[in-house]
Amino acid sequence: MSWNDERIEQLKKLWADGLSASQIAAELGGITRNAVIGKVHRLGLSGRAKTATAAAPRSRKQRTPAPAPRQNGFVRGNVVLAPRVAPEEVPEVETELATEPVENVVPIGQRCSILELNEATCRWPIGEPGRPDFSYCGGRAISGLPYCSFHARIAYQPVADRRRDRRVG
DNA sequence: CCCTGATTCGC
DNA sequence: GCGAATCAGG
Repeated sequence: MSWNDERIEQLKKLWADGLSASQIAAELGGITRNAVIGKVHRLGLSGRAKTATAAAPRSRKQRTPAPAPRQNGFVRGNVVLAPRVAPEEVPEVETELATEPVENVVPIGQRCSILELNEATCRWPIGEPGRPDFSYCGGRAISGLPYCSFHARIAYQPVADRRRDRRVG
């Protein structure tokens, strides 16, 4: 391919229209974008004010929609990293306890700091992180769960209710 | 890594 | 004059 008058006119027009060198090369065919750029320079056309690509940005790739967040089996309120446990596996606790304000249930002497937590201690946070009196429950955790029976009950209560309601209705 | 234009330099 | 290779930048 060579630069005859017709192709040069096309080049001038397309360049003036703001097409990129590679786009023009594709339009004219049989030529590379380097050839286009070189010709543009030789013609003294370089230094466009604005490129069409700058004015009209190329289409973005469409994002694959994010998967909907899972809701079943996770925790309401204070959250620690906890396994999703079927509500049937959460042992029952006395209902009187569940009606009391959470903060009053855990004896002060039982509570512990983050450094004292281990597999066997309940990791339910009590209070406001950053406050000097912030602590964890420190009770005896159910095997395989990060909570004692009381806090496990609280943690998984919403799901248990939901499942139970569905069975009834 | 995709793209852009700019520059160089052997042909 | 031509354009591949390369550079610099978004």
